[in-house]
Amino acid sequence: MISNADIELPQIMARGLRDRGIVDFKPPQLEALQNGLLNGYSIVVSAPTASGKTLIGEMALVNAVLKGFKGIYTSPLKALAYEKFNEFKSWEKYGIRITISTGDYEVTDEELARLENYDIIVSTYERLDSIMRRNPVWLKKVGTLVIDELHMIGDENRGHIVEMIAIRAKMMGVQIVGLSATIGNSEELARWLGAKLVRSEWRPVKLYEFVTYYLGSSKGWVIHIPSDFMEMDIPNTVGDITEYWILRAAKEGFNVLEFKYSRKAVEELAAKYSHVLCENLSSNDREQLNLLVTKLRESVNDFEYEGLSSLIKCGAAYHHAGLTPEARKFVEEAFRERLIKYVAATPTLAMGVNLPARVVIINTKFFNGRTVTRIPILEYKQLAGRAGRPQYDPYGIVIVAKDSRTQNEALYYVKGNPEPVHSVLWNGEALRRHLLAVIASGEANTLHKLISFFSNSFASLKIGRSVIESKIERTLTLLEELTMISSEGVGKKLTFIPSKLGIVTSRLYVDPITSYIIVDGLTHAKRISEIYYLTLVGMTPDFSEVSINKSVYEYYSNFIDSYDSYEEIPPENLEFKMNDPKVDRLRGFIVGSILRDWISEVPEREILQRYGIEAGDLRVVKENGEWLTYAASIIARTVNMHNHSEYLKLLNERLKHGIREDALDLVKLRYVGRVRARMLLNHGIRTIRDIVDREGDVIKILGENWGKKIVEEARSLTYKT
DNA sequence: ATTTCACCCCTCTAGACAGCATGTC
DNA sequence: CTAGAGGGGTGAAAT
Repeated sequence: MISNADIELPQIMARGLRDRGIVDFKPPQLEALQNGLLNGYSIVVSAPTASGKTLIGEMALVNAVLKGFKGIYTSPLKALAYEKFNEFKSWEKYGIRITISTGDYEVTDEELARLENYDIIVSTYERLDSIMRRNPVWLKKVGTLVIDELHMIGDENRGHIVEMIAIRAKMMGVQIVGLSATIGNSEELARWLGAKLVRSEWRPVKLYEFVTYYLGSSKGWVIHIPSDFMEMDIPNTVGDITEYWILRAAKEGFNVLEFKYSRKAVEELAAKYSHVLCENLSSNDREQLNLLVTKLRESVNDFEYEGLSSLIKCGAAYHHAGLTPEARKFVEEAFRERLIKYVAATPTLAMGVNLPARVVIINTKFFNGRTVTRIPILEYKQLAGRAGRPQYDPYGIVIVAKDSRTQNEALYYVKGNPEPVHSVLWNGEALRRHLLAVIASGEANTLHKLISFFSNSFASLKIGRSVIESKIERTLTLLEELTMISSEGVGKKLTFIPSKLGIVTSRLYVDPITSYIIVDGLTHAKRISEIYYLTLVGMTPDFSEVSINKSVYEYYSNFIDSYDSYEEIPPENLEFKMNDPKVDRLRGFIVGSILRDWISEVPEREILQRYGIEAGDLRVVKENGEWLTYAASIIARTVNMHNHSEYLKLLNERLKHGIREDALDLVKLRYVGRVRARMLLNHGIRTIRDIVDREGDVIKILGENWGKKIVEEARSLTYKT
């Protein structure tokens, strides 16, 4: 039995918790239970990182299952979803069936049917939104929805997805368990959801916030040591605050995490302090790190190895989204094992997996496109929450605002309250996507019903009804112009009917304007080519921004005007402009060029150099290209442009592997990607059949090791067919 | 004659989710 | 209002 629980737990749950070694509940967990978590009451928990929020959600889910319902857990990141999925698996031995659904798996009818067989479904926000739009029958069986990182509802880019999920859950009348960071208006959020609020400041490890500020290169940093901090040997001023903690970390065997909002800066920090570390490593550390570097060689590509190996050899590393997921994982893993003592990171690290360190140093200033701003308190708290590893560290230390110049600048984060979060459903582009989704799914089809649907939104607590009505009406007009919907009847009987294109658009999960741009671009094309298609998908609002440095940008901006004379590219979209139509087109042309290089088998290193991007960025461009060429192919088919559709499908296949058309057959084999496929093709081996027939040649070309493996693969594949 | 150095000006700046089937009278 | 580091160029001083 859980020692401090004054609430009776279902037997299976009690057993499961005990098996996991949970002997007592943490304060927020207890409070959630006391507020009726197991009686189906909706609850919003507002508490710091690592205060045991996940378990609250987990108990609610298991409880729902034990009562015969389904439970859904949803999170902002795939990585987080996988992490929770693996954690929740411990309930499988009690007969609870757990599964995961993210963009890595299809939302086919079969997938939807498959999900029916599970009790707990783990998903990302977008995937859950996508599923809810399809309204599978089993949705009625859902009793509990856990929304992790509920404060994301205020996120400019993705908050509207969270809001839509919550609106639907509210309308379904299910128990909602919202797990949120500490925010300024948690009462408001809870009230909106009809939930009880559990607010807690409790942390598993004591946190000491060191107010620190910089007085310039000659005077260094001033440190205000919290009065209740027990160690007396910390100086009041220090020449380099990061260096100070790194030296202690190397000696005492803990680790240090520094956050800064710039990739370049983060790389520079890692380089700078790797030298400091290198001179202070124990021989044991040195040995282990050398071993680690040989492992690095096998885990990441050449250019990332070049960037990281000299740092890791000294026990330092950087971490940002320019790294491939493999490299990021490697750094995280080594840091967790405390082989790497110091990591300088952009906020990726704080958003994603749980990776605490005893000392967290926070830089708070960043450039927002116009001026220098400071991160919100909410974000500071998220970063600070990473200080202190439960079990390993006696306490956590946060160096508050290393880059502040005065005490007050730093104090702002210690004394201030986290900002409130606001709905983003009504600003900008979100509404048109969701309005279409609601109409396409049949959730509502008259003006009256639509207004009543969206009056459940978080925003409607603040926005007047007339504003909502007029926004909805304006957006409906836009959707009609985009031919996503049509209307019938007048006045009260005015009904909206989704077009075929509208239904497909909603299901593909793209912006209606993306869909429109694709149809428009394909309709008006004269001489169509690879670059035309790729630029077209690159121009759509769904293709995420890529940061391109100025010189590359200028080069292409000069190039684009002369380009049309030998290969046509899509014109600027003037009707439904997103930002600046010229800029959209140029951006499309640049990502289109990147994608074309990729499927022309230009070596990866050369692509990165040519466009001044990093391996992780190329990955993102590639993924966007894959998703949107697929979407475009389906869109083309629904408007009966079958030739375009076929060609886009082909491009989609080529993008997956980064190959020319002639390699499509070969890359079906495991262990064969763009490079080996080309090596084989250069020797006239064109098909899987050829590989089987010319085993000797294959081994000569690829070497004994890989050659044999690949011939084996080819054999097993030809036998099957 | 060559190297060094102080100084100015310019440039640059976080992240990551989504699809996957099929057209008939 | 609110940054800070690095790179490159320039011109003058130092060697």
